[in-house]
Amino acid sequence: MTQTTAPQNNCRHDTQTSCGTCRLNTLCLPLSLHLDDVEQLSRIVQRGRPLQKGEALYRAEERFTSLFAIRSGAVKASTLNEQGEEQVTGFYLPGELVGLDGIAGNRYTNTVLALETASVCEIPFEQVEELSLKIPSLQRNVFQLLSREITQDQQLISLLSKSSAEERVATLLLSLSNRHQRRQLSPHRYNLPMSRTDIGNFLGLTIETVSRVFGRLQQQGVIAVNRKEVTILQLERLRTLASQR
Amino acid sequence: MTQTTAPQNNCRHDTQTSCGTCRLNTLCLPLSLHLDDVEQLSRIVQRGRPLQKGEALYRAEERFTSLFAIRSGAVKASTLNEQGEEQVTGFYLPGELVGLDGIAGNRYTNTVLALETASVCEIPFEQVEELSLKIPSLQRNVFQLLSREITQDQQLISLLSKSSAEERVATLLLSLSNRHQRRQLSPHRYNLPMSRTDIGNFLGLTIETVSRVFGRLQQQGVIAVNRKEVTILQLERLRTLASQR
DNA sequence: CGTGATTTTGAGCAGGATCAAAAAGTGTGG
DNA sequence: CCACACTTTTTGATCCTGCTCAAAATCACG
Repeated sequence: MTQTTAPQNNCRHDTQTSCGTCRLNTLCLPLSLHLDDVEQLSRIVQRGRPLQKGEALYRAEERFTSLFAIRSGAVKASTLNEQGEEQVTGFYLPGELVGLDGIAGNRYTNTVLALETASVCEIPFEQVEELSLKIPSLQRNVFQLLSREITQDQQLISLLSKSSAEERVATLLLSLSNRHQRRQLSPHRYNLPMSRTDIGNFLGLTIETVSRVFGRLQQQGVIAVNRKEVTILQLERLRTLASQR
Repeated sequence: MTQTTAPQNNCRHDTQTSCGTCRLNTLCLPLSLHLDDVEQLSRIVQRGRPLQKGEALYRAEERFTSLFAIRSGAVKASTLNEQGEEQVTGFYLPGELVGLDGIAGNRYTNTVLALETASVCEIPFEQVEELSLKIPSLQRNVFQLLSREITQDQQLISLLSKSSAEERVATLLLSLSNRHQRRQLSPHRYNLPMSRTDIGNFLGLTIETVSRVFGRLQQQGVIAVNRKEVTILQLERLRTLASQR
């Protein structure tokens, strides 16, 4: 892993030296770019030292400079509302991008914290803009990435607006499962990188309710939760629970 | 108004003939472009016949082709969740853009319906992309527009996740007030273009609750509601209610 | 007017919040 | 390695906001 080797360029895994050889490149910003375009993109991507658990990648109100691609580990993004309460707006796993919220006002509106040791690729946005003028498919990628964030946020809006505690938890568990599968990992068994508090905050529930729902799902044999480790025993059943009044 | 005159080019008001002279151009896509760039943008913008109340601008699943700027009237955007329930994701007023959700998957995810007679400017996205390659500040505008939609959705997420019925309603009333003010209209008195059902759906409340909150706010002398007409009597008080646990 | 849609009002209920405390896990220093 | 302090999670009891169901009132419009 680059994070364990010397300070080097980013978007690398093990002996990989560029986005071109990063095994996340089919999920990440380079998605569907031509080889030589990936090469150009790769040149502007910067390495960052790995973040320790609890460390901030950036904080709300800081000047916006870069997008960040998660390469390993996991982070959470959250905003502060007027009353100073935290609202978790998302969890981000390897291959996913954070920082898009900063483009609008040239300042980040979210704070992004590492939920566990995490390594990221920093992508200075000014250079993305410049490069996007020259590489139409990169411009399109950025447009699409932004748009996808919008549709995802709108799905969350619907979840918060319409669903019961059970549906919310089931939906989150499924989302994590799907995102693991995309990375060729088991969709049946994974670790929750976030605390119950974070889950509750994200889903608009108290931690007590989250805990009780986990208990109920376990009792019904749908999942097995042991501390942070989740095993999905009845995936189909969970799907039903997730999309059900 | 153009909508009452003959079929003509769009982004016009009365005798105006282009984005360059549209009085919404400081709110809309042309925002902060140079004059000649606005001229170029103006050339790709298309007129559409006005929509009648209830008519669709586009529907979910349709192929994505264009963004639309609201020029007059009001529209609502909504998605359908797995259970086929509607989730209103936003209300859009003159100077605001819809269609951004379609970029990600080349299909719209929302359906946009006119809440009252509305005229819109159609902006074919492929041409926006082409033009954005030539006009860096246009590219930036589009990036920022998309990002702003993200931060707005995230504010709604926080509202739905943390706030009481009263705060939600107060926040919506304030948001509408602010958006009227941006257009040099009175922030103290305006018409609600949407039904109580739409408000409830948007805010994650039942119509009964919306009605009761309106009643309470009126009783407290904060607002006066008469049918669709809202008068804000104590703006400061409403602000307090909106950002309060 | 009269019919159907929308909004308001009322009564009762319930899902999830709150408050409180126990249990389990985590980390630190001796 | 264990004792102790602290944090996180679980469990229990009670409460309350907003939902549900039902009906009345008001509005829109032919």
